[in-house]
Order: sequence, then C-alpha cells, then structure tokens
Amino acid sequence: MRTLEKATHQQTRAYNSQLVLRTVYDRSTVSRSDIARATGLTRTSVSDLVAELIGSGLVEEVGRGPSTGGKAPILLQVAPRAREVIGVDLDGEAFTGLRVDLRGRVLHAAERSLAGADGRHALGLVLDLLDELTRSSPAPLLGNGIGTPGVIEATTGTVRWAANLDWADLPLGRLVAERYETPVNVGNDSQAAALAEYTFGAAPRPDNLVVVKIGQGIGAGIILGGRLYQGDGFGAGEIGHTTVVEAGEPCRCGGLGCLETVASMRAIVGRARHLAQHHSGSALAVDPASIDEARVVAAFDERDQLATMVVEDAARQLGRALAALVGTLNVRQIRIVGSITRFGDRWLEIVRREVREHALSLIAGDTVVTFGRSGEEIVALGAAALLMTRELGLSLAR
Amino acid sequence: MRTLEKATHQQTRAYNSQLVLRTVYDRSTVSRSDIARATGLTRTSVSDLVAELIGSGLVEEVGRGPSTGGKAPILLQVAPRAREVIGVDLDGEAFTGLRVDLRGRVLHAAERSLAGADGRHALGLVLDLLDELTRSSPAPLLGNGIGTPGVIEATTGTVRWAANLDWADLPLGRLVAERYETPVNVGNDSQAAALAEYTFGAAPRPDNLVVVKIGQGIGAGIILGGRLYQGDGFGAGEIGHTTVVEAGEPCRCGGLGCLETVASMRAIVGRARHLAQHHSGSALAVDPASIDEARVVAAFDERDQLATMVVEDAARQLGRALAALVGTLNVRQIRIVGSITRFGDRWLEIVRREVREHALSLIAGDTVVTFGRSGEEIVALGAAALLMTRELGLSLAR
DNA sequence: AATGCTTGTAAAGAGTCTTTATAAAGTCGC
DNA sequence: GCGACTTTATAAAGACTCTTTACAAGCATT
Repeated sequence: MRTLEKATHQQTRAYNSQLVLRTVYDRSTVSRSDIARATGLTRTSVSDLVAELIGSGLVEEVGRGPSTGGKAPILLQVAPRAREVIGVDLDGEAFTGLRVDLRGRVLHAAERSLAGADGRHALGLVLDLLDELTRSSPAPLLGNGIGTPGVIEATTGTVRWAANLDWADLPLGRLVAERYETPVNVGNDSQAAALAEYTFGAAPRPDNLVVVKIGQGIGAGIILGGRLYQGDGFGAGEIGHTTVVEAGEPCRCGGLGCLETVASMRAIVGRARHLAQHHSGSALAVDPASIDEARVVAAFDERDQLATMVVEDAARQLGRALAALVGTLNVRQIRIVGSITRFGDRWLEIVRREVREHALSLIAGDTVVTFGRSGEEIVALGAAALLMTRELGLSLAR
Repeated sequence: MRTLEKATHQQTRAYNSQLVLRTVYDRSTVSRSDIARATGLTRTSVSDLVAELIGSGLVEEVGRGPSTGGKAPILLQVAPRAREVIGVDLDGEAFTGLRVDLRGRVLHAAERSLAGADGRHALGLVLDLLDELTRSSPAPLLGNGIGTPGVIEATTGTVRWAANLDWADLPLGRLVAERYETPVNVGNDSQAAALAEYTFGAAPRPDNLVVVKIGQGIGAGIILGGRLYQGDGFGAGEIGHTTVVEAGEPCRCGGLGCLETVASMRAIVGRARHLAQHHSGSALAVDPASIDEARVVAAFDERDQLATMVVEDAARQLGRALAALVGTLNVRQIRIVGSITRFGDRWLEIVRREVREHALSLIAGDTVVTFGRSGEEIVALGAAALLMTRELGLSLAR
C-alpha cells in the first residue's frame, strides 16, 4: 500500500535544487542562464539555487564562457572532488571496491579474493575492503554503495538471499552503516549495473532502460521513467531463474532448467566441457578441466563447430527470454553487460534476431539491443551511483 | 528522452488538491479534520482546498458525523453525479459503451454489434454509440474513454494496430475529440481493465498490480507505483504475442506459436474443435462447428478428459508466461480477468502452480494470483477510469 | 453550568517562485 | 572609439501557498 504524501514548499525547493544540480551534471559546464532556459526556472531562482549549491561545495564556477552578443556567462560545473563515494561489487569470486568521484572516475581501487571463504569470513572481507577504501579517502565521503548478486531488501540493506555467498537475511546495510556512520546502500548487482549504465552512460538518457548482466549468472536491472524499478520485494529483474527448459538441469536457486542453466557463461562453459568429450574434431576436445571461459571464447571466435553450437544455443535461449521481457515492458533500450559480451557481435546478432522473431513486431521493431559499457567495475560503479542517486538525487527523476 | 520539469507553487497546489480529492474518494465520507490527519496537511490548508473542490462541484457536504468528544465533524463526499464519464470497449465482436458516475456506477449502457463490419463501418459504429451515450447525459460530461485491443499511442489517441478491427494508424482520439469537444482518452483494453481493477477495486490499493485479460486474445495491464505503465511505445503488457511454441500455429499478429495461440479462449476452443474429431469418448465428440466457449467450459466442469487436457495445457502455458512476468517485475498482485475466468478455480490452481514452480521461489512465494472483478464491462469501466485519472487525478499518484 | 475537547475558519507569518528593475559586461555598426 | 543593443547576473518587490497562531462554534463529560 502506497502512502501518499502532501507537497510542501520545501519539497519544491529540494526538487528544483536537484533539477539544477542534475542539469549542471548532465551538461558538464553551463551558465546560470543556460540552466534557466533548460529548466524553465527564472534566472533569479537559478541564481539563488546555484548559490546554495556552491555553498555546499557541490558546484563551482570555472571561468567565463564565450559571449553570444552580451555579457559573457560564468560557467559552472559539478565540483568533481566535492564528494567521493565508495562502491563495491560482491561478486562470486572476488570482491572489488572503488572509491570514485561524482563523475564515476576511479580514484582508488582495491580487491579481496574470496577463495572459498565461507559466509562469515566473506563478511569480514567486505569490512576489510571498506576499511582500506575509507582510510584512503581524504575528501568528504558521501557513503558506501554495495552491489551483490541475489535478492536484497533495499530499504534496510538486508541480503535476503545470495547464492554465491551463502548469505540469508544478513543485515549487511545496518552493519556497514554502524561501522562507518555514513549512508549505505545495498543493492542487487544487476540493478547496480543498470544504474551505472544510466548514470555514467552517454546522454541523452532514455526514459526506460533494461540492462541485462550475464556472467556466471543472469540478472537484469530495470529503469522505468528514469528510476530504478525494484518491484514489491526488490527482486525485479531476476530473469535468470525463470524456467526455460522443462525438467532441465538443476540451478543454484534450487529450481530446474532456469535460464541461467542454459544461457549464462557458467552454463556455456559447463556445456562445452560436457559435450567436448564426444566431439573429437573440436578445438575443445581437450581435458575438460582445462576448458574455461577464455578457451570457449577463443574456440567460438575461431568458428569451432562445437563452440558455435553451444554459444548460439545459449544466445537463442536468451533472445527468447528477452523477447518476453520486451513484450512485457516495451522498453526500447536493452543493454547487455558482463563477461558474456566477450562472445561479441556474432552472439549479439543471434540474440537480436530471436528478440525480433519472438516478440510482437510492432514492439520489437523499436527495440535496440546493444552491449553496454564494458568494464569489470560496472557493478561497483553502479553501487556508487545508487548511493549518489539516493543522497544527491543525481541523474534520476524525483 | 525524458524532459524534466521545474516544480512550481501551482503544481504543489494542484497536487495537494488531488490528494484531498483522492482522500475523499477513497474513504467515501470524511471530515476536513480527517483529511488533515490522513494527508499531513494542516486543517487550514485542507479547509481551503475543500472549499475549492466544493466550488467546482466535485465535493459536497453531507451532514454531520458523530462527535468524538468535541464539535461534530461536517462530512464530505465526492459528489457522485458531479461528473459523468463515458467509457467504451471496442471488443472484437461487439462495442459496448457505458455512461458512469465517478464511482463507476453505470448510469446508461449501450451496445453495437460488429457483425462482420469492416474497418470504416466499425468507426461509424463507434461514433454512433458515443452519440447515444452523449445524448442520454444530462450532467456535465467529463469526457470519453475508449479501450480497444491493439497497440495505441496514448498521447494522440492513435490506434497503431488493432488486429480485430483491421485498423492501422487510425487517429481515433482526434476524431472523437473534434466531434464532441471533450477530452478523450484512447487506451489498450488490457491496460484499461487494469485501471478499472485498480480504481474501482477494493482498497487498500497495492503499489504494483498486473491485470491479465484473457478472452479471445491475451494482454496485460501493468500498474507500477500506482501509475499505468505503458512503455516506450505504449505497448507494455502485450504478452500475448510472445512466442512460446517453436514453429507453432499462426497468430493473427503474423507470428507463429504466440502465447495467444495456445492459452487464449480462442485457442482453447479451436484446439477442442480440432481434437474432438479424434476422441470419440469425449463430451466434445460432436459437430466441431457446434463447439463453442460454453460447451468447452461445460465439458471442463464435467471433467471431460479431452476438455481437461486442452484447458490444463493452456493453463500451464499461461502459468509459465506469468512466471517470466513475475520474475521480471516482482509484482505481488496478479489478477486475471476475461472470459477465461469461466474455467474457475481448477484452471487457476494450475496457473498458480506453474507460476510457483517456474519462477524464483523467493519471489513467486510472495505472489498472489487471483481472479479480478468479473463483469463484461471491465474494459469500458477502465476506459472511463483512464479518463477520470487523466482529468481529475483520481486514484492515481502524481 | 463549567470545563475540556474537537472542528472549522480567520489572520498573520514564512518559504519560495516570479516579476520588474538595475548593474555589469560583452558585441556590433558606424 | 563610441553609442546602441544584448546577454548575464543580482536585487527588491510581489504573488502564491503552506504553516502557525488564535478563536469561535459545537459537543461531551462532570
């Protein structure tokens, strides 16, 4: 049940302040007059709001711009080092953490290898990682953002379920908040990736965006109307655990035949290992234990028949799942991130074709499926973006 | 690209005015003081806003309530006959239209049989139907709401594609607006049904709600955060045309093996007709031409083996599609409307089971799949609700 | 009847946006 | 180079709308 709140002057002010900040952020450098034109606010109001933002250190003046027939404008920008944010990615194999500025530029990076640590030990590693990143920061720290696979209760920062870490109902957000006494935001890794793509990706930003992250697992982050949509139980985008094969292979979620078991990087490598034994002609006909991501990617690039079959089959399954998603949400922009992108355009073309062929053509015809910004750090960046969004209202609508 | 707008005092006022109106609407009768408590606004502000609403005729005083130890409150209600709205449903076989009050109570109903009319003739029928409904109205008419299958461009009221009517890019909204000089809203039928369910359904309203309408076709209306979500091309919820069977039967959308071709009422009847010829033992082993909806429903209720097989198979396919939807959106409330509900709880139980088994249990466990409010008029009601929402802001959040 | 509580309104105050006016700093034409 | 015009930025006054404070009306309890 949603509770509706009254509108107040303070909200109006806060909203317009965010609007101005976001305008400065989006356009890199602008004058007060530019902001007034872009937002529809009067120059007077903009001046007032900008003064406040300068006072808080978030915005700064950076010289004069060229005149267009009158007084030369004073250019403004978001002070890049005004605030710093820590973002960490609790991926299955290693925890990576970044300290970034408000533009998402990495100021410090750190990593902790998980190496089979159990749940309790893993928590220690997270805190250790945060310690290092916090210590290294001389600037005002806005807070800590954490992205992790699994279902997260975003309001309290509780990890309801994380397959790779063996965590269940862990109040991670509370623990971190108490330790560092700064705002904390815990979110799902795919959702974080979506926000990174949205926040640090190229302008103009679309209304709606779905980012599908495919590596060991499969998950999506859904941005609707400029906001991260999390669903009633914060589990929106968990497309990896929809059954796509009847009585298929067991999945780490406990189900059978989930999309993850056929279309994830883990599934592809597993399937290649399994089938290679019976395909003497393939480049993958080697010791199964030696078959890994890189090897399958290489074989696929060399157009090895077995690799092609396995990878293309995975692409087809994914494409069908995305077709369902496109039909449901009619989202024009879909971006794929994660290690699966290593299979490149040949893989992507198959996904695109399947989406086209399996969704209503009127809808699928408008849909653009592309690779998103690459980079291992996308989840950590997104976790930072999530926090920035919450604390500053950067990049997202009210 | 979303354009962000500034916040103004007028918006604050308009929002609070809607908030008050909605509060009165939701609680049937309330005092100004009640509203102040419910909204957080001061009694002074509420008095002011209520005076305005009374001035516009939307709200009226209806005597005094019981005292709780002080002055007895003056009770307010939304003046039921303050405005009337016309809603029509351009269903494949007959057009039905309603004139309703702000509570969704039907004041006048009318119908036009399509009976094989072509696209141009069909448009004439719509206008004729609207003529009758408009003429019959003595009260101020808020506008016309139209719900139709297909993909609708809601901003302009243009029907981009409607399979049953053979319409493509028809500017229906403009035509109707010019003729009656009142606001018009054209929307997809499933989306309208969702809004009817949300607006006229029992309070408290959930944050998110998906209404799946299954009759001749299959479509969903998606309400997220209290608002109808329509997607980038207004086609959100078109789940009926996602491929679920490879190289399946042709669909009226031009595709093959769409969900509609296996799980809709049309598909069930068609399949029963087809299979009945080879099942001499079945209650459906009659002249195929005589097999219709009622007959299949009756056979299913009698636990006829053939009917059971066909209907259960359809339920399973639907359940899997809904599992994908649940996994994607993590929506807790799913309501099913349309003629398919005639198959009752036996059908529903299978759908529920498939949803549970084919989506991540952590998410599916919270999901409640039920039948929505029954009634043929749900689309017409929803079309009216869509208009009310647009014009008065009733029932929906900003 | 006195007291106290709740409801509703009126008057004054406060926050924030807009309008109008003005100063500063530039371009352009002559 | 100078005046006219533009554009930018700020200041002062005005307008809108919410809140605070005060008060009258109406009802219950004692």
